[in-house]
Amino acid sequence: MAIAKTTEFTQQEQDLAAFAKVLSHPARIAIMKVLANENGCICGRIVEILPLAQATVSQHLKELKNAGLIKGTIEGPKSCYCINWEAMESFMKDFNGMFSALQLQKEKSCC
Amino acid sequence: MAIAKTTEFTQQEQDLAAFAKVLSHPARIAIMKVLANENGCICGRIVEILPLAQATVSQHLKELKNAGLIKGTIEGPKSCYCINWEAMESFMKDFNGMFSALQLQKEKSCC
DNA sequence: AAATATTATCGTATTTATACGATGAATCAA
DNA sequence: TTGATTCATCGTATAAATACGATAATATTT
Repeated sequence: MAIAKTTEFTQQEQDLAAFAKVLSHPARIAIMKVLANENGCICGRIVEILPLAQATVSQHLKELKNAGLIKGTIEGPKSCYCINWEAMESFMKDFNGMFSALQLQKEKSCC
Repeated sequence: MAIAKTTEFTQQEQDLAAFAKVLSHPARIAIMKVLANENGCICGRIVEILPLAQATVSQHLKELKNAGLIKGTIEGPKSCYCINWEAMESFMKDFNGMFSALQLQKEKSCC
C-alpha cells in the first residue's frame, strides 16, 4: 500500500484483519486441511498434494506459523507442522465475536 | 502473484479464501462496524469516521459489495450501503464449517 | 439552468503478496 | 567422510493491493 494507514485502526480491527489475511489464500486453507487430515504432521506431503513448488509451500507455512495458526519443529531433513489448536480456537472465537457484535445491530438495517 | 495458481484449488478453498480476503483489511472491518452501528445506512459518515480519503473508502466499499458482504443503492448525491445479512450469515456458516471439519481431526495432532 | 453536494471512477505511485529456481543448512545413511 | 534427503532462505520477477488527488457522474437545491 502507498502509505501505512493500517495502524490508525483499533487493535481489534488489526488483529481480526491479520487473522483473515492468513486465511485469505486458498493454498493456506488447503495446507490447514492437509495438516489436519494427514496423520503425523506430514511435511513434504504438502508439496506432493498442492500444485505449488517446495519453496512456495515453505513460504506459506512460514506465514501460517508467524500468525500463530500452526506450530512446528524442524529437525534437519524433517519438519513437523501441526495446527495450533489453542490459537485457532481463540482466533475463531474472536472472529465469531465480531460477527455477533455486528448482528446485535441487525434490526437497524434499512436496505 | 507471479502465476495464477489459485485456480488449481478447490472451489470451496477459493470461496473461503475470497471471504477471508475481503475481511483481511482493518478498514473493511471498520466499515462493516460503521454500517452495522450507524442507523440508516450512512454513506459519507464512513469517510468522516475512518482515517482514509473518500476515494479509498469508496474503493473498499466496492470490494465489500463485489464480494457480496454488503449491498447498496446509489441515488445521485447519496448512497445507501447496508450489510447483506443473508450473505454474511452464509459466509460465516461456511467459514465455521471449515473450522469444524478441521477440528474433527484434532486428535491426530502430534505436536 | 446553474450551483451544490455526494459518490464513483480514473490515473498513478508505492507497497505487499505470490511464485519459483537456486542455493544453503541440517540430519541421516552408506 | 560422502552422498542423499528434506526443508528454509535468498534473490528476483510479476501481479495484486492500497492509497489518494483529480475528475466525472448524478441528483438535489436554488
